[in-house]
Amino acid sequence: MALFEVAHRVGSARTGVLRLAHGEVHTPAFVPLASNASVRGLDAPEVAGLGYEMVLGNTFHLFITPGHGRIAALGGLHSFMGWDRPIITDSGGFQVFSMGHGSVAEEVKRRRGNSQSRILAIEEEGVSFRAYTDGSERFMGPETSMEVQAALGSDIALAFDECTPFHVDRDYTRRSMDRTHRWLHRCVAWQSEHGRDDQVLYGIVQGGVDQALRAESVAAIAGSGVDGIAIGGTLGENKEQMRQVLGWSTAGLPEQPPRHLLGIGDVDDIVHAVGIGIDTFDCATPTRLARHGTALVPDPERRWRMDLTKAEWRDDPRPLYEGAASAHSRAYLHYLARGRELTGARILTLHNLDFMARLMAGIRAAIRAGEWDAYAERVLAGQAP
RNA sequence: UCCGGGGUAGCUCAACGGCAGAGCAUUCGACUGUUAAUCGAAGGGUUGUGGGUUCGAAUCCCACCCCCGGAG
Repeated sequence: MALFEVAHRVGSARTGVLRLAHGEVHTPAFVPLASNASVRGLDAPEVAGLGYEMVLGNTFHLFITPGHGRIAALGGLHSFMGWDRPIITDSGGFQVFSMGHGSVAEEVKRRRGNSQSRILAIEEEGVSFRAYTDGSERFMGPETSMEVQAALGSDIALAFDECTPFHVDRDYTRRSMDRTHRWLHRCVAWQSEHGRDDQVLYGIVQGGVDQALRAESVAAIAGSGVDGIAIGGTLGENKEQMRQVLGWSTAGLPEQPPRHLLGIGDVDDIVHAVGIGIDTFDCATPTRLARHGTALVPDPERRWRMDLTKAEWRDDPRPLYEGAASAHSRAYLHYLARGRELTGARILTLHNLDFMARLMAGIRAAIRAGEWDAYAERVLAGQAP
């Protein structure tokens, strides 16, 4: 049976199903982050209860602690975290980037120098770095990443890549991309020699913000024999550039391999990306913003965000918005957020993930019904989900 | 009433003769393949009151007012 089946399409937007070892994932889908084998604040049954069919674990974090050997001995990542649905594991490539540059926003805005970099060396063989837990020197290369992901037993493994920074020249971007492609071939080779039958492999498109390099990377990934295609790298310094880069990164892609967009999660960005044929997304913001006191709301004027720590909500008895799953008042959520109550973080995490789940369900239904364009318009106008 | 300790930012406290600070709180900003229940910035002061010594006082001296503890 095919890994991915497109059921309906409207223009480039498509809805379908991914068939993985631990079950189906209906697309387009949002994939909550469970980097450290937990969706922060929730347990697996709660995440499943929100309707999610897949979560994203992180090779790098689980390699550092508690160690893939321990997880394997305990029956694998699914068993370890009590999640019996599909899991995609990120390869650790992005952590190399963030250890050197901080977050994507910090690097693009040059907010943080890399003077505190924990990267020791990025070489052909792989990356040497210091573990954040104990400062010990560690190494990860394509084979290490694949070994760890095989031990974890995720349904989808991602090839080890370098997330090319924004502030580098074209020459570095090319060398970085070429190295990522060589690493991909090593991942594919490892997979065919040692890989498990119940795990598929996605390659990651790089190429920075350069049209020719992106096109070259797309061709290299698509021609490598991987099961799916992920789009990575920093995508530019604003949404306009991100859309341009995304266009270059999807142009000429064959329909069949499923496409994952790494790290993108703003509502308008997801709507745009679905429109050009992306199938799955992962992003830290729904859960992170929740822990920082921000709720996702259908309000384009506020970038779909309501920062409940703001004084303006202190005495507001209204719910987050008409039709929100949670009936708690803004005043209560403000109070919880200001007090940094665990309860507040949990309520908002549940809310934000519910919001994203509804958005994706709405998107799937709209494409199925042939009403994608109208639905996209309604979402962008703040009338849905 | 006496003895001792103390009154400095909204709160808890530093500074003990030389530019009055911190933490928390407050307000604002940030967060897009999570080292993040995080990070950043700003506002906020007649140092209890009055006098004195000194080039210079939150700091030393005197008086008074409040608070805490002990004794009676």
